Amino acid sequence: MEQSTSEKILDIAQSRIIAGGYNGFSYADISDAIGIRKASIHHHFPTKAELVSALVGRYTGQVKSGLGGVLEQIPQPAAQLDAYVGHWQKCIADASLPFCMCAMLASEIQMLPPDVASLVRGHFEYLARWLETVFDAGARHNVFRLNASPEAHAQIFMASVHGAMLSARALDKPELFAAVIGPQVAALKA
Amino acid sequence: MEQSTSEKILDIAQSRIIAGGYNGFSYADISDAIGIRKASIHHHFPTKAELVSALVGRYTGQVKSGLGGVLEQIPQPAAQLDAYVGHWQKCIADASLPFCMCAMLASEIQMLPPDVASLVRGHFEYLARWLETVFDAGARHNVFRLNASPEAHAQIFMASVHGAMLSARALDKPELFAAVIGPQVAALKA
DNA sequence: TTACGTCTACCAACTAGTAGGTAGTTAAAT
DNA sequence: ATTTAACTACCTACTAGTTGGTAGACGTAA
Repeated sequence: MEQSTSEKILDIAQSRIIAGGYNGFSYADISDAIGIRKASIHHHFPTKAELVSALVGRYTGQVKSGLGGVLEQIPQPAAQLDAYVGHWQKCIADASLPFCMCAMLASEIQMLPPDVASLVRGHFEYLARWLETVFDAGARHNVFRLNASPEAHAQIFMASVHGAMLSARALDKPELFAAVIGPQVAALKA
Repeated sequence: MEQSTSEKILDIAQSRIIAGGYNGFSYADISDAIGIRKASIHHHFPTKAELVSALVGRYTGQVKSGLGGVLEQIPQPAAQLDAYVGHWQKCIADASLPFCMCAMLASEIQMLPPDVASLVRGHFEYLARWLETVFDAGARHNVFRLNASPEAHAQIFMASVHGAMLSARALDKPELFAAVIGPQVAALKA
């Protein structure tokens, strides 16, 4: 349960970035939220760019171990995809993580510090490759019927997921995520 | 060619918002860009919230007349959809409007001034309804094969479009938009 | 005259970031 | 065993620059 100060800083920063993007939070916000002085945050993360780089690094690390674990622990491609979709469905439904932090940052990628931008780009590349391997395996085992390459399906699916998150947020209807992604998954399993 | 100062202000604000969102621009930015003092911008738009409200109002007005015109001038639902998709494909390819401003703002909707937030929400609702009418007409004329309700397809398609924009931006590959949306359109026309 | 658009000059609040100090911990050297 | 040194985490106090926003003057065109 014991959480280090720098972890707390990253947690707050993450929730603020998910709500308002890179320019949507300040050192003062974090300071207020965890009851520490602004200067102390600079002790842990000298600059804002370094703070967000560390945060995106932590995030992508969690994603990689999470999705890597799915591949290891779940043999069936269809169930792997369900695990991925189910994770987001749960996060959005209970509002614990109502938006992908990297998707948020990607929308402002043009004005992000270069280090952050390339980490965000890396996340998109990793996720696309992960989906590609799942679709490829599924097609080979005849559990997915693809009408295009696994790579193309991966890009299409990733876009649907991010778009569904956005619609759910814009229209303030969390259930819209499942309504959009469900049919998408069903069509693949045909 | 003569453009009013307030139109110039809105133009600059729009390009800045598309790049970095609501917090991604300031009165000083606009001031520098069009060679006018900050205080003069406040004369046209007293507060930032009013400026962005006016901007989103202008944007949604353009969208409504544009999409309304498509329905009037193009009888075939398939061609109507092509017109919509083609518009974005061109905007993204030539980088003239590489992202939907309302999609950008929707991602930060939680921290937007309430007036702006509801205008953004309205845009999502309008676009979903427009797509729904196109899909409904297409299904009735047997040019679209839908495996769910027109409303569901509208939400799915809208999400794909926004997600495709995001992927194209994140991976810095404008051609990804067409690569994601093309198959989506093709599948409908089956 | 009146109204408009623009200006200079200002404001308080906030931004990221720095300088320098204090207290407590750890690890070696005496 | 005790002193020394380095390190960590935090603090107060500050800086220079930016933020959105205001007050009031100026010239110009109707």
